[in-house]
Amino acid sequence: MVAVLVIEDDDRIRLSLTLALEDEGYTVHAAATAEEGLLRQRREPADTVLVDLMLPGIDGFECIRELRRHDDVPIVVVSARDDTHDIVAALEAGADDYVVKPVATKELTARLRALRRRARAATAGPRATAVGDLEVRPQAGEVLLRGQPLALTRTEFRLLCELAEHAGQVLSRQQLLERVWEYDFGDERLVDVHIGRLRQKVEDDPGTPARLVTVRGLGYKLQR
Amino acid sequence: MVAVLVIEDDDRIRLSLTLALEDEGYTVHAAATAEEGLLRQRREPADTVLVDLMLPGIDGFECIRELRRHDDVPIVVVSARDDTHDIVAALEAGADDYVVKPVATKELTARLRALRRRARAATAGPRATAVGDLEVRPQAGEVLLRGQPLALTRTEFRLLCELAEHAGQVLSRQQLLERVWEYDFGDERLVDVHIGRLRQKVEDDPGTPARLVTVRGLGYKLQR
DNA sequence: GTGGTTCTGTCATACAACTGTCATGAATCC
DNA sequence: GGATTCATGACAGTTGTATGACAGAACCAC
Repeated sequence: MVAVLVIEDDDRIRLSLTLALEDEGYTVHAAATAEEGLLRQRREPADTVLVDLMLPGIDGFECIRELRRHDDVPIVVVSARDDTHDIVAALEAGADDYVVKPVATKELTARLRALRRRARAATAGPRATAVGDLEVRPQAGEVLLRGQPLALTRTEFRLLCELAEHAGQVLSRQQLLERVWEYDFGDERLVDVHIGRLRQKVEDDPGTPARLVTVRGLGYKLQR
Repeated sequence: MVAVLVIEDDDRIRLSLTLALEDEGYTVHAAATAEEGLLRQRREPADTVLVDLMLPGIDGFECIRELRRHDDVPIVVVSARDDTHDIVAALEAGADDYVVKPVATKELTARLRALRRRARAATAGPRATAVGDLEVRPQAGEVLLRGQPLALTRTEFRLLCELAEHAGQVLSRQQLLERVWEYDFGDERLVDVHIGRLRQKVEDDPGTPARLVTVRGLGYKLQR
């Protein structure tokens, strides 16, 4: 089920967009203001956002920037203004597409599909990942090994989440430093140490790692 | 350096697009027909493709489908026709965006940037290549031979990735030195040595190489 | 606050693996 | 047959990784 958040202050347009999208099989979250939309998106994230530019209070541009601070969700601007300046500004703010009202429902949904097709590979959100008998649940803040919860420290947990999110892919020490520690620089040995500690808890035989494997010269990966 | 392939049969429009994009710092590959564009893209892939719909011979829709058979490159349709039916058909065929001529250069480049921003997150690096029963997975940092992982050193791995990325093409020792070692000069024999080591691991009979073949006087290639 | 506990980052060390150079011999070309 | 071009084994220096110890920081309960 695909959910779309529609942020549009004009009641009639919001309703007609909602009906049209529901007709096409989408679940629609509707919001009349940016504030409402942002709140809604935080509580119950939709897969795509449609946003008008002229909104009371926080305007569309600001709304897009605010969404983009934490969210990589596809954003389509639906605006009455057909002006290069607005289009460029909206795209620069972080929108993915810009269509001019009135827009044919068929075109809109085709654009949504194209965008989702492109975005899908990237939407590696913090979902639960299971790798063998190791289960990582980022939202729950817990890791289960053969169903038993593991006592991990915060750093170990974040490190494991990062590796789990990209299970099967090598992550360099540099990438891990940036994503887990938010260091732009720093001693890469630090990563080794924490991997070592993680192995003590995660591996059956920490001496010969089977899950948290080293790829010499490249980094570490969580074996699928 | 970002390269854009422009496929457009109208000389004037093609020229003006080319100039406008070059002004913005893009490298432009221009083609007047779909056939020419497809060939060009296969030989020298651009990062984004702009394509017209009405082309002599293979039309734009078919061109998009053909591109999509092997390539995940972002595609933007630039067409004179502002018709829902065409827009939907082009997006369904695999295009990522559709703009109507005449389009402001600023808008076009803003759309290109937005699309590349989105596409980059997804591709995040080179894709896996399979050549016969040898599978090279750059992101996983691993190489499988008949499904079994091979223990390669970093240099061997990078060398094989480079050869796999251009499977079937001869790469000179000089090219390999530049791309794998990032040397501008250096002893070309070094490449020989590492090819030799790689053969020990990759070839069934290292004495008579079947995959990593020498092209005397030119270099090496990975046999398709 | 205080005292105890846990966590974090730095360092030193030991070990294993990799790299580049060279010398030698084989294959190929003309 | 002589000259290139390539293959391969050995070797020493370099680099990459694992790990234990330790001191300061953060956290907790009281």
